[in-house]
Amino acid sequence: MDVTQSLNLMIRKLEGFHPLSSADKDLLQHHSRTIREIPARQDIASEGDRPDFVYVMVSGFACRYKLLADGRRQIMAYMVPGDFCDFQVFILKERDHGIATLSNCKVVQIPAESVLELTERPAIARAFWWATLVDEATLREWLVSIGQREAEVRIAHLLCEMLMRLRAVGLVEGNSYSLPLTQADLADTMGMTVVHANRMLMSLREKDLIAIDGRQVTVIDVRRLEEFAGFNPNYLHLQAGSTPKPAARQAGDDKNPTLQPM
Amino acid sequence: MDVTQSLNLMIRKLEGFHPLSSADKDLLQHHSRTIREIPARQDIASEGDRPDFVYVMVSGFACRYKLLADGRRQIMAYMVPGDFCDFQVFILKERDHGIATLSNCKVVQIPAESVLELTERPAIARAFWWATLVDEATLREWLVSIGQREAEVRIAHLLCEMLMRLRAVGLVEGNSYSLPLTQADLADTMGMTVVHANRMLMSLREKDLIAIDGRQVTVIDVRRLEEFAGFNPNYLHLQAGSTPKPAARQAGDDKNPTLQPM
DNA sequence: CGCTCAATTGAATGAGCTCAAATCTCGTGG
DNA sequence: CCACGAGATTTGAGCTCATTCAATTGAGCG
Repeated sequence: MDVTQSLNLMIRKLEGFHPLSSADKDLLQHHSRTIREIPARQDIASEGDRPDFVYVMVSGFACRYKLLADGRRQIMAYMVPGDFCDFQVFILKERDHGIATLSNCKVVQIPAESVLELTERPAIARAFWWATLVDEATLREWLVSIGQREAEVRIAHLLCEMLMRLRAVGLVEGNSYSLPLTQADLADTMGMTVVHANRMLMSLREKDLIAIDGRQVTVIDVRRLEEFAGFNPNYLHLQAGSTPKPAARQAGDDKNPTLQPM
Repeated sequence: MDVTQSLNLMIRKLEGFHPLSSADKDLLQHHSRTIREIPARQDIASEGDRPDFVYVMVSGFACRYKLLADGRRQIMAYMVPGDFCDFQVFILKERDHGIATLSNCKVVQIPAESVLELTERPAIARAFWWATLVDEATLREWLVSIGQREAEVRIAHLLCEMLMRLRAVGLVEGNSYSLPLTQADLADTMGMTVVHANRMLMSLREKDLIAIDGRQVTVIDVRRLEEFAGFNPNYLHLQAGSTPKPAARQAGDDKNPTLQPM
């Protein structure tokens, strides 16, 4: 995985909203030198940590999550290549949630001070802010899903979302993408039991809406799946018609041999 | 309701994060001249609108919501005095959700261009960004609630949250506050049926955790309610010890005679 | 004083949960 | 190369929380 290329992914994403000058872009590149590799199923940042860094995904899948006292877990977001992990840095003495890898990941690590310096530039500040707003819009749609949609539809909706998001970063080939989640992860995302998640997934397969082979998800009929899910991609705020040239590789970039996927 | 005072509420909130110069504050005041009064149960901004304005709550309660094709509604946030309604302005050609009043409201209306101008100043831009992040943190906690907590606990948690948020803007007296919601609103917020919301509310009353008189909620034993709800206020990012002097009036500021409350 | 909308209550149904066990996959050690 | 073990998926059965449908009560307005 080429780091420069992945950074371009992030910058391209930001530029989708607001044009950046070469100086701005150079500054972003300059502050993005530190790369970290993190194995699957490990915290990038834990609840309770002092948030000293912002992370940008280069490869792999990560998630934002909270644990309750009784051990239940809610996953609140997935982060895929090109995504910022979080900007909590600016408000918290202590993180109110954890960020963990789902597959092996590479991330760019940017110190808090660098982010502060970057936000001195209005164009960059606005681009960051925009990225935050898109995250929030996605979060809202998840709330709608969990609050109102029934279990099977909810999963279908998520699979539609991931199709669009991964396509936007060149990680979809022929309506097929790598989704390195266990069914337990999926269940904790959707606010349901593993058992129920499994049955709903089964049902979607029986309906011939999707196929699953290992960690690879194939959407058999995009239109029908979107119809079934009541999916409207407006909340993702992807630029219309910005189908990027094939970039990078699959999301589950690195080998991840001990994890048995869906 | 004194407009200047309410603006101070907003500015005080922003300053809680990041100090603002007098020039910054003057600029904020300058762009906040237009006040709108909106009756209860009416859209401030509708899904599909072009987002030309940002609104700041002066008095009353409003909510952010989405409607599904089958008519179901999910309320995704409550906005109380001092809160921004949204910054969608910067990413959307078209709003992806509606904002509606729950009680009669007064709001400051700020044109998009003004917000752009304001964000030229790094301190203001960061303060706005911070406000966005706090909204997002609250949204995350709601997702956790709907995804993981059982119905009764979920409602208790919300009542704890409103107690803290309203206390922060001086709208709580003796653990009692005005919550101008119908049980149907509450149900659509919590992702449950009106019938079930009613029964859970009943159960909380039978447990002597809360009392409800009209639209007035009284928390009988804060510690016990928080314990029951598993409430941890960290996600609200309120400044420790910033108990403001009694400001403004009750949230349901204006008379709202046609609405029968909980 | 009747109308409308909100709150409350009852009864039957159902989506999703719990508990439990079987099967499958894949990496590891012998 | 094969057997084993850990973790993931799949399946079954019974139960419960929450829903649906329906009706009643209550409050405030015209």
